Amino acid sequence: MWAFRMDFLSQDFQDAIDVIQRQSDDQHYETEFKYYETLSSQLPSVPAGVHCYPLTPVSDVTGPVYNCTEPPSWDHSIADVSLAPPTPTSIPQLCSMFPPQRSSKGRKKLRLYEYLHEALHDVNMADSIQWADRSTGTFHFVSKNKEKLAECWGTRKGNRKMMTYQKMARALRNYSRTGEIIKVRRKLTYQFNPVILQRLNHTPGHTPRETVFHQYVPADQGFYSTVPSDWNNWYGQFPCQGEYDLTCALSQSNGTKA
DNA sequence: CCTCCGGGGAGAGAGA
DNA sequence: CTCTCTCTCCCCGGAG
Repeated sequence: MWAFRMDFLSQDFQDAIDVIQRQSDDQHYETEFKYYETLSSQLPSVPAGVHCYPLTPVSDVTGPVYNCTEPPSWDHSIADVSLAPPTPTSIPQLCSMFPPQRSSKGRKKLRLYEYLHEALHDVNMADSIQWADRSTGTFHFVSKNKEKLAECWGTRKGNRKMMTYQKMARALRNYSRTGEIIKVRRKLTYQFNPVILQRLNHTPGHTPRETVFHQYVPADQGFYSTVPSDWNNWYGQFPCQGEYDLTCALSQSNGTKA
């Protein structure tokens, strides 16, 4: 099934990309192109209807528009970079606010990045995780209390063993592969995919897999930094170098599992 | 040497 | 049952 879809998408994306690349001097288009390019190379499972998701300029992301019908109740009034002294709250207390997730039909499992996004809006977690730059979706863990956040995550998931930052960070590194969150070359700092961030801001708890296309750039640049001018260099960031294509993506996502 | 942090292989568990 | 996805566990290496 994937092979068929991959062939189909591969050609379509390549054609579209060629056209866009030739016609566009505009940086907006260039950025959008990169999203599609990355989408085609990293997310073979993206359905053909993906073009229905235009890339909204990042500058449009002015802040969360929450429509949260369930806990947690975020404090929307907190500053973007919450450096206020945290309210002392015990881990059991915190975790009791978010009962262990139960898997049930029609209810998607909580993803780690969703949890982190929640935590970033939770005043009780301000001593564990904070926005570094909310406008760019960059956040960082507080070294001293990052374990608290990890423990709470583990409790929320209902893990038997205690979650640690190390293990949580491993999960975060997996996101680098899919582009949902990338590691910023700064201590304990990560960055949300702008698309993911926008989705989280508008529909907390629901992020369709197919919307996850991103501009993968070196970790020290992040999603929003200057767009590389040299396409070959940009391509070169991928593990398969200049030959990173759909076949490569397939082999990366499937090859290791055979 | 020690701690902290980041990286990755392998496998578990849940869901389709 | 099989397969995929998303972690989870564990180990290793580099930096300071």
